[in-house]
Amino acid sequence: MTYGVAFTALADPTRRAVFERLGSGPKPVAEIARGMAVSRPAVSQHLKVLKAAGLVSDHPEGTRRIYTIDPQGLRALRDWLDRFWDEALENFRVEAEAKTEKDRS
Amino acid sequence: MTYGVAFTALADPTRRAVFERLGSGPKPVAEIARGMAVSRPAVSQHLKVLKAAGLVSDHPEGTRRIYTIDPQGLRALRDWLDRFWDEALENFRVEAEAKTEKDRS
DNA sequence: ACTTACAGTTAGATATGACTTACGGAGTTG
DNA sequence: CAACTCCGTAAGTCATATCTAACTGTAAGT
Repeated sequence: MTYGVAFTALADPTRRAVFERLGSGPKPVAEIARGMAVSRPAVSQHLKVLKAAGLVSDHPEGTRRIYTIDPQGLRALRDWLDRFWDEALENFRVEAEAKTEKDRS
Repeated sequence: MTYGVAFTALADPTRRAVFERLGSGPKPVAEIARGMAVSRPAVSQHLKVLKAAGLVSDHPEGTRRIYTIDPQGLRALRDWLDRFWDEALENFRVEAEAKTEKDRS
């Protein structure tokens, strides 16, 4: 059930952009917001959502807060995904077979 | 970039419920909507979004349309996820190391 | 042909969510 | 302690998405 917040969090393009910026390593808020289309407070709000989803974690460092990608949220997504992956392939295979069978008749 | 629509599609709880109902195999719309909190037209709208995201595919069967999970959309999500997975673990490891290092001092 | 079953579409109301501006708090430096 | 930096929060506005209700279209049965 916890994968729900993760999907919701990563649905917004701006929020995905925030998350993806952490792909190159931990960063303070100001550096994340640098050059983005939205204001810094907006980035803070997005980080709050990402944190609630377990996608990022933070720790203070002087007057700044350093944000890092958290495996926890990604793990939830990955587990959910795996539940459907094999099944999706199986469905696809059966579908394709039924189609070629039909073409033959 | 195509993983964006997939995330957006799976963000809505109702839409995820629709998608997950296809986990037990292909189904017509009426059967998907059976016992759900929303109306059948709502389910149709959700299926439309899921189809646009490449998460489901459909084919007519008499007066009914059978929907099936499509691996395509899941593939996009999986690829995106893998780009961050290893990195997240590495960041987490470094973070944990820095923490224990700090505790020792 | 008429009726019934099943599903997609449209229009409109409502709700949810993202953004900016302004402010407050916590830490650091002089 | 005063000024400065960095960041989170609150209030308010605006846009977008979801829902229901009514309608249309299509296929099958009588």
